[in-house]
Amino acid sequence: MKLTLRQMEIFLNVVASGHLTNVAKEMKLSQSAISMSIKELETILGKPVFDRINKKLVLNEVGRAFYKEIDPIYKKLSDIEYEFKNSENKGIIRVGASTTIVDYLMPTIICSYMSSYPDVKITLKEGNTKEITQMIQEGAIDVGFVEGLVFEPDVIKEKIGVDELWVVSASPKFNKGCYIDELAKEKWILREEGSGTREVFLNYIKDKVDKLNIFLELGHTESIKSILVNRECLTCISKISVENEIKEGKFYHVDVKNFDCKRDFLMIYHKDKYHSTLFDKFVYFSKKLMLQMLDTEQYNRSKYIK
Amino acid sequence: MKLTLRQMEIFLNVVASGHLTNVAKEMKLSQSAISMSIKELETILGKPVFDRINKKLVLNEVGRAFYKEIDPIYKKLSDIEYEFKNSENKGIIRVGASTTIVDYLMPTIICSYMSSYPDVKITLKEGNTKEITQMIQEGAIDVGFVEGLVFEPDVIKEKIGVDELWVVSASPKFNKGCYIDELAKEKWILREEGSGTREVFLNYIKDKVDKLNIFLELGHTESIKSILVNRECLTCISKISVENEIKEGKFYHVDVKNFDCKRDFLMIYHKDKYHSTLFDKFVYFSKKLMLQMLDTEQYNRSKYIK
DNA sequence: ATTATTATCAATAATATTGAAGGATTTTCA
DNA sequence: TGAAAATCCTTCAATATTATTGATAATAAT
Repeated sequence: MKLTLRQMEIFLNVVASGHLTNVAKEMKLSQSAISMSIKELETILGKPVFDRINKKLVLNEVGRAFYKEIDPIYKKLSDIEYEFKNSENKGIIRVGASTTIVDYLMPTIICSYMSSYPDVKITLKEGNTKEITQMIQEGAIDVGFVEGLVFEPDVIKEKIGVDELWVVSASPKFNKGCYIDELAKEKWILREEGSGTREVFLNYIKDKVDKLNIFLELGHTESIKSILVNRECLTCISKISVENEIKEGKFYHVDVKNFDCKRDFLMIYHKDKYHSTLFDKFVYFSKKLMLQMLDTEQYNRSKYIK
Repeated sequence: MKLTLRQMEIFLNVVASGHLTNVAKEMKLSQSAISMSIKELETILGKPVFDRINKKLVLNEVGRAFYKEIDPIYKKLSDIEYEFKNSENKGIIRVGASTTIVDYLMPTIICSYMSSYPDVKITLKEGNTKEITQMIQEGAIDVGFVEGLVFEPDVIKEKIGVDELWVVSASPKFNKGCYIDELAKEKWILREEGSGTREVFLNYIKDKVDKLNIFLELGHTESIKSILVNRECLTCISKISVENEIKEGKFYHVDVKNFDCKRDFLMIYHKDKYHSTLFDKFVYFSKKLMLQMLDTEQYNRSKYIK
């Protein structure tokens, strides 16, 4: 036999009022229902919690300790139930994103979102497009942000922006118009094999460039940026990862003619995903912010308007 | 509609195992019972807590937060229930005692008891015999210790020892055999009017002494003792309140011939009191300890035996 | 005596659970 | 590969269990 919440509720009310009859009225139940519920509770515990002194039920030493334990817990449970029934903004959203997005977009989104919805917690996982997609399929994350293409049928994808790859350098030497094939024999630093950024770039130039002089391959964008500083090298990376440095004059966006290398940023989620208000709000919020951040021009303009 | 513990139990099991079928087996229920229970929980909360991804039920962002809140509380409730079902020694005993007992006997009893039963809490209330008896009648305390007489029919009384009143002084001047009437004109300090100790003493000597020279009345035994020190005064108080000081030689027990002033110490409780194991243990324990403390001779002997 | 209160019991209402049927998806194996 | 089997959840009506009622008795207070 196990205690029920109902029994606890009735018990607490009886403690509060001291009379079964009052409680019965308050709870719109018959007096015998209350009496039997209390008796059942005592049977389950194996001992009385009330002394029947005169017509009153007075907590005894056991009941008193029981009350002290149960009362705060019952209240807390009620609060939780109320919160979840009434609050739209309570939950834990698990987000997954691929490398570039994790590093350069997610921090802004998460900080901004959490300040608007303090009751929502977010956990962030990193992975490449394939891994993130699989997490969606397995239900390991609620929503994913990836660069690259997704074809799985049970995964819904929404284009949330365009990722632009820029040729970047720290040296002013390249800071004049030119064509991509003229740069082929310069020293290039690229991401490692398997990286989406690398693949897209190489695929894009394969018709125009015979052989690219790749002199260094690194696993992280930040590593590339560190090496790039003060050296006469070139790289091709996502514009969002170097925007700040270019603004500061640390790097140059090399003006390569006829170079327009783009790919989509996607938001993905499972087709069977239940769209809670919470989920929808997060999706709406992050899509909006993504678009702002990815369209720099529009983003800067909106700053002035504000 | 309200959530039930059962629904939470099933919910937690489903979260743990991920499959309704497993949970149904574990809980020895049909699988449809589990399904409907979860559905009911979701209806009550107003939103799903699981995403039905493939055949699995995967917690969604709402369910995850709900789980995080409910899980520890459910465990705690289970622990409490178990504790109260199985532990004999869990409770809060409310004890009332009259002045002398509160000051000189209860501290020892409570400390000693609590070291034997760490899960039991004790609250102590002070009052005169009449007040303590009334508290018993109203169920405001579980057990009382009083000096004096109790006649109420719904209060059970057990004699637990004899209170002896001693004539005490700090001056060696009185440290020789004498009769009470010879001391009547000395300076007496007594407790205030209404005090049991005072009434018993005055009633006891009323036939032997014409007029007692009461030069000071004080509300507390400890105040009397403070005044007594280094002064040529007398008082008549409970032996247990001055035993230590007499042992230390600070006060003398004046050897008054034919002076044998006693009254009973009583333990009282309500006739309808449910005797939980806890209650019985406390009663047994404190009776034993009281007897030891009140029979000084036996008490000291027992010290040596140990 | 009358009122107020709790306890108890059988009857009944409400709720939880079952068992069978169905749908959707994955696994098995020819 | 593709059809059959297995797995797993959902739904629904039937049933078992549990909670609640209404009437009645018992007890103490006014």
